[in-house]
Amino acid sequence: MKLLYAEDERSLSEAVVDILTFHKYTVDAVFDGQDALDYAEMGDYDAIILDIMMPKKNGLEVLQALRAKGIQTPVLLLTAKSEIEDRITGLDLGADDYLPKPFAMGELLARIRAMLRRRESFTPNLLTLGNLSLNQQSYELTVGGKSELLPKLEYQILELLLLNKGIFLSTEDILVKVWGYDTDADVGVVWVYLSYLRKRLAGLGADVQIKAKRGIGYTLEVQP
Amino acid sequence: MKLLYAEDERSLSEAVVDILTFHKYTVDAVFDGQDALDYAEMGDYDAIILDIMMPKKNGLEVLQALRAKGIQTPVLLLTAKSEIEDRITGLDLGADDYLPKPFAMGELLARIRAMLRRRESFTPNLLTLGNLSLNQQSYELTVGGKSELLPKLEYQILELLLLNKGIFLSTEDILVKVWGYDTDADVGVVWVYLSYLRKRLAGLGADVQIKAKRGIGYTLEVQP
DNA sequence: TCCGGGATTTAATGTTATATTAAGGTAAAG
DNA sequence: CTTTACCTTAATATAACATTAAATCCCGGA
Repeated sequence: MKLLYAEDERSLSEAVVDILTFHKYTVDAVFDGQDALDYAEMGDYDAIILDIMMPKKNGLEVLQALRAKGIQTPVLLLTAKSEIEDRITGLDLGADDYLPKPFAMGELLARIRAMLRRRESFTPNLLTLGNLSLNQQSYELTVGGKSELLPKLEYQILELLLLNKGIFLSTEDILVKVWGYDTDADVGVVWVYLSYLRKRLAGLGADVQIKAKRGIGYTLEVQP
Repeated sequence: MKLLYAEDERSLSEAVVDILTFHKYTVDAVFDGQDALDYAEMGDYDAIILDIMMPKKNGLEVLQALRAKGIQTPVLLLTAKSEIEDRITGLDLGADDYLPKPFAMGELLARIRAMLRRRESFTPNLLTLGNLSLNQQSYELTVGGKSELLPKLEYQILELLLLNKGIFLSTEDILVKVWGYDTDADVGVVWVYLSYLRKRLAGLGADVQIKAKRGIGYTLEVQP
């Protein structure tokens, strides 16, 4: 577990880092708000601990900037001022928890654990082959950095092919699985969608192709 | 974290226990109200999940008996009946939360976490994404400094979307979760409320949008 | 009890992504 | 060389979605 800890008071920082390290966390320590922001954007941390009072940018500003950039890493705010105002503001800005100073190390550890636990539940369901991956929850097809949200039928066909790697599926197979057993659609429509998919894969620069075998069917093939 | 789970439908129980176990909870499963009560009195659980419809004693009776004995363990009620009556009764009897069946595992996990968190600290129960936060206790939606108290249906839809970040929910999903599986309302009403929510989010200057994908559903998306 | 106003639903109308159709091409098998 | 399975594109149709306004419900106060 990798944490970012932003705290300008050196002696406190040192002590906390020691203890966190002892508890098997990997910790990066920074000492002002600007560094905190830069580090947070770069490294992928499992959680971020932000002091509110810091030079250059305060913790709330850092938090706001992070959320504005869509970075959803859990954040625990620390502050010496136990005033309710900060607390409200922090939580409104998207902090996950809040701990007033001075705090006991046990309490800090408990909050970090709680925060990490809370986030663990997202497990995207990905189908991958070659350099492409298909998210079964978001319907997103990703190749390299680029993503596209697939229309339903394209998604269903691609999913079907990915679930049957190495197996040839006939147009009838695809028609039945995607359009349903009792459809009256023509096989031509399958060809149309395979064509769309091929164009899309090429456009994204995928190293995966839809390979056809006359009279047998289709399968995905990774390019060398 | 140790949970007690009372549910008479074996296949559901088994599945839920598996997932909870996977998420590091220790789970005791019982299959009727009497057992639920006996176990709850003995073991010290961090939370109890009670189905309402159960043999011997129903969930509401178990809850009432527990509170009568001064046992304050947090209780989450489950029920197939989407009727408001049960909800009121349950909350009056001292339930901490309520989840109508059928539910997504993500929702159940979120509610359990919320319940546990509520006990361990007085952190308000906030769902956040981008620059918005939704208070699950007060129904307040906050963006920047501004807050608005949401009408019930708008609140429920937004909560549902926030509990299912990254997942597309179809209009039918939303209809079933919010209006109940036995509603005779038309999907049009979902569109209307999504429209209201969009207008409200825009009015508050949220950087979160409700994104629609034809034939698939809706999800929240943070603007860059 | 009736009334007023917010909450919810219905209805009517507009918009557009995407599913389907149609038609004209290519190339593999025999 | 012919057949036919396969491929692609473009035009069209359709149902899903979006918005607004008007109608109805429902609840608390007078």
